[in-house]
Amino acid sequence: MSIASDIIRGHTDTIILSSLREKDSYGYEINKKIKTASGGRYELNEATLYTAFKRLEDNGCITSYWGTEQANARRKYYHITAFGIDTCKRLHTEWEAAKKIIDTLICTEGEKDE
Amino acid sequence: MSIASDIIRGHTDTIILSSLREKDSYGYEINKKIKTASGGRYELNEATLYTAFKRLEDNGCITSYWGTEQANARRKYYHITAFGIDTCKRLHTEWEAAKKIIDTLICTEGEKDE
DNA sequence: TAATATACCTTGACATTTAAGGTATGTTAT
DNA sequence: ATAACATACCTTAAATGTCAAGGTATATTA
Repeated sequence: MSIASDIIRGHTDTIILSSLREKDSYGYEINKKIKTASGGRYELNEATLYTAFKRLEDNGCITSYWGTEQANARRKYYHITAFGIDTCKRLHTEWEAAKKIIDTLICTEGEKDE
Repeated sequence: MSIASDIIRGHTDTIILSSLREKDSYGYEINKKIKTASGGRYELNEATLYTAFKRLEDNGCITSYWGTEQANARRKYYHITAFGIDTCKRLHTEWEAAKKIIDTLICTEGEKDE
């Protein structure tokens, strides 16, 4: 993984919720999607992924149900709740604000002598 | 603090190093600067700040020396090393990359029904 | 002399991530 | 047949970083 995970840390929930806003999905698929969307530069550690699902289900952001496909192993699907959508919107707003602050704090004049 | 600290988490070192690229400084001053630069929306917890100084000194990014001022309490100044500057540049590059990835992953079409 | 600002530091609890391991099914190549 | 691989889920112990809460000390101001 080429991106420092500490930078992505704190966005795990937002990334998962954003993905689920498009459609119901399951862990393996979401992680593949993240890998593809990031051009192969990032994917969630499985333990991180399943920990996040548990956290999000516990706090009411998502619900889950078992898929009925015959293909491959069984899939556990996740569905975003109304509360989850609100949470996702809030996290997105916070991200936009944080982005500005971080840019202000780390884009210094010192960067010029590069 | 109005910004979720989990979002800023992972940028503590970059923020401190960026500040030190401008000039040698000390904990209290750096934190005030962060607060001002962020429009009062963010400041580091003191424990986080001093933990970061220790971490950065341990891994060779900064060095420290005691100030000789008479005013107020004694100050411990930090100076960024050549390795620290390289690290800062690398972290900055990683931030730019991570920003794009996160924007890709959380700016979905689902956002439109807001 | 009390309050406030400056300035440093430590400790224990907490949340999240991770490496490493496990289970099971279906497909493909040998 | 069977080995290898992709799909798909899950758990545990350890590591890391942050935070609330506590502490010490100096200089200024009310």
